[in-house]
Amino acid sequence: MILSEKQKALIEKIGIMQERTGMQPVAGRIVGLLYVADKPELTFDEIREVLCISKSATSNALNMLQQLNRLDYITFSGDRKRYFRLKLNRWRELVTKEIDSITDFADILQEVVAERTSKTPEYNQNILEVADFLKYLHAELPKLLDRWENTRK
Amino acid sequence: MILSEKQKALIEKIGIMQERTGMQPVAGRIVGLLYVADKPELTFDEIREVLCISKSATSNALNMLQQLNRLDYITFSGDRKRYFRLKLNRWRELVTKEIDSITDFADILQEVVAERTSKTPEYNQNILEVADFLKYLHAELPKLLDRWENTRK
DNA sequence: CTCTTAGTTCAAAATTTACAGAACTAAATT
DNA sequence: AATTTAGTTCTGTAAATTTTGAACTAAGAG
Repeated sequence: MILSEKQKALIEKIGIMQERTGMQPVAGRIVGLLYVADKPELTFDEIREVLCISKSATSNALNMLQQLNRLDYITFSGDRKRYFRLKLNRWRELVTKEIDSITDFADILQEVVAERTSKTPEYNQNILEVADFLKYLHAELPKLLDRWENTRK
Repeated sequence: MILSEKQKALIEKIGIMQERTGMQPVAGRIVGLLYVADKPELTFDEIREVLCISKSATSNALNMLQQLNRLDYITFSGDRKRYFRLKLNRWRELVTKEIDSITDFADILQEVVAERTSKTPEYNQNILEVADFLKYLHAELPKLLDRWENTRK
């Protein structure tokens, strides 16, 4: 597999965006590669070769991305290779998971206010305001996703 | 200043959440401390002492947090100390900035599809779908913020 | 004018993380 | 049975990040 300069540039760009979500550079580039490659499914060795990375880095990153539900692979009988692909059709589940994690911070903020001195009512109120908005987001975002689905029909 | 065990635990919890957004441990703990401390404003040295960190780490983290618009400080005449505090009342601006950055990824995805082979229409369509949802989010989230503001009146 | 205070800057140490390389496993092929 | 293939796991190391400590600045106090 040979990549154009433009493809290489996009892989790096996507890679850096993914890094910002907390994944390591190699994993980010793998995601980028799967976005831009002409084939939607790539083998372990294709990935390893075009990205010039070691087998261990490839293996670790692929497994981690599967843990995160970003990837899976398909197989073909009579062929031992795995064909890795982005789980693009399942991105709604990732969105839902992100939405759910919003409550984590809201909960901590409420815990904070419960623990705080009552001598700073304005400050406490500010914190509760943030928590309230987060809860609102958590409740409303699924509806927003639904509404978007409806605009597509 | 003396902190309860509960407060210490909350600082670490908040710290770790902040780390996930890409800040260093010390900066995360400072944010946590300002959330839980009995006084909403703390001096450089109060922060340094309760968190047991060096002056340089304190200085760097405080300046970085100000860059990120998470903190500012107030002063009092006849007192050279700075009293650092969370910019809690300005969190809407941070939210707005986050919303704006959503388009970055949407734009890259459109660039990706423009560059992709046309031989994988279904795959390309999936990518465009994600991009479309991101654009939708970008357009709708400010309205959601407005609606939330209205529920508070 | 010297000393203290509040904070900054810079170099070096410590820690963490990412990655490569080699040895390994398990299945398939010869 | 030996070899090849596809991928994993483990250990060491290079690189990046975070933090410290010490020297420094600038302003106010004595």
